[in-house]
Amino acid sequence: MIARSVRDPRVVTARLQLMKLMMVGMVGGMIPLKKGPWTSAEDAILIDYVKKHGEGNWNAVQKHSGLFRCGKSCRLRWANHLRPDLKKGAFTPEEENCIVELHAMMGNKWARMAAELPGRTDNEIKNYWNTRIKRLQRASLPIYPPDVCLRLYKTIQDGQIMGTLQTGDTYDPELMQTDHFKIPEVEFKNLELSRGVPSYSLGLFDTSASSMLKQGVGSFYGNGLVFPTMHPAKRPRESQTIFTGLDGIVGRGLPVFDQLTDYPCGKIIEHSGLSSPCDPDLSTYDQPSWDVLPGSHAILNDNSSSASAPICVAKKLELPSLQYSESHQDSWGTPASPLPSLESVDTLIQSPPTKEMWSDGQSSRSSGLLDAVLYESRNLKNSKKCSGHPTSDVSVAFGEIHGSPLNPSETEWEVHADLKSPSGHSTSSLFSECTPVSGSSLDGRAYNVRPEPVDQVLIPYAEARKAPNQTDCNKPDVLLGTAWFTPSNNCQKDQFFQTDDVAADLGGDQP
DNA sequence: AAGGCCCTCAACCGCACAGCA
DNA sequence: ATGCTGTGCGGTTGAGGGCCT
Repeated sequence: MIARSVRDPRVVTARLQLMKLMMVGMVGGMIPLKKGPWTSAEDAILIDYVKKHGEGNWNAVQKHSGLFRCGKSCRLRWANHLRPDLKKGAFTPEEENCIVELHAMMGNKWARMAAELPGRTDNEIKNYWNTRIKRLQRASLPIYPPDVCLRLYKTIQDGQIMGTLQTGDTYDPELMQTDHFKIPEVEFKNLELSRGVPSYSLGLFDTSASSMLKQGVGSFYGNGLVFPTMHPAKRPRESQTIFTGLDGIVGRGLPVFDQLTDYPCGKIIEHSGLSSPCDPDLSTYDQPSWDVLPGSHAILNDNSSSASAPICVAKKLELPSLQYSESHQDSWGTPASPLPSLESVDTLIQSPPTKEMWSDGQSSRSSGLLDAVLYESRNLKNSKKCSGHPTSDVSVAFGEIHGSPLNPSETEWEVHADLKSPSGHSTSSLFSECTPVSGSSLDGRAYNVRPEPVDQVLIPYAEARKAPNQTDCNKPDVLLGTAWFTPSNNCQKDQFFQTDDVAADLGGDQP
């Protein structure tokens, strides 16, 4: 093997070329490291080296192989292109679904996402995601399909994610409580880690959730941003704890759910007596006259490059490359319509921005939907605890769900307002508005609310997705739901909310 | 046909962490 | 405890190709 590789003409030629380079470079006493695209000869050398010495110790590659590349470059080349187990070619729809969901839960944890997608590299995923973001942003569409929002929230309600926060995370409660931002620490103690959390989530959610909590959730919520992020250049590593100003912004809304109202096809209802869900006090801001759908505070297709400069995103709904049709729109607005593909879901959701979205230089790319949902869940509990009564902010936020096409058959959804909040929406009532108790599911199937089994099987994410005959993984609402994590269960069952659980979690308005 | 624009993707850069001396 | 080295991660950049005008 080794002898053959040494005789490989490509390797020999490359080494000769490198020796020439060395001779030239050594004139000045320094051998400049090569940059730029790799040649096939260099690849051959690197492959040869790895075959002999294995992966790792990349800085030694230069010494031992004569390759004039820095160790990092070698590692990257190997990991992203030369590794034998790499899967080439475009992402499959399933993989794309995976990425969306993973990003919703992890944020920009490309390496972790790559770990869940065998044969794919973090770079690949990152590029894919950024491309996707761009495309959606052009179309003024939100990043995550509404299914993701709701499924994640449900997952949290089930304790599948929140429980991880108490294990191994690095957030510092003291730091967490700075800047008027108080995070209750007791909420997660009763949650079970074994309730169907996918293998990856156990190790991932903690970081995602905590990083969310560390990375400017306040600005996220306060300014209508959907995802807590920081300016890319300023963003700390995970271990760092940074809060942007949170004054007066916590609990103003849950843009994740705001998104649910923002389908061009959806029935946008009046926020009876409500102002902006993200900003109950409109006088606080100099609200621009966005030419958007009423009540639109969708998940922002943010762009890190635009973080520092407010951008007036297209006021018209520009169709992305993957354009949607009327029928697709109907699929969101009409329960009986088949669920759209994830791709079409992406293009279906409009996300007109608000001025505040960019005002603090945050990027929605940087953290996952889960972060937002987790935060909101905690925040809701906290606000309930601290104030002794539900805050109008929360109510307003969830009130946005009211008219969501996710709740296409509005008449079938329980809508009831209580008097516990100025807006007439308690947290529980608001969630019951988006939580079917009985009636039609999103895809028109009948459903019942049932308790979920606790003894769900933990399986690797990738395997879970492959599980045949148990989960229709091509259905976004299934893919993005709890059923996705627990293919041993009936997906139909798992995609349902447990109204009581949700309501209870949101503040215990239920008797 | 030519130029400009946009998109994709490979690669680089800076930072942070872990392990070790 | 401190500094160094290796490695990994995430953000950004730039080359190349395709599309449009």
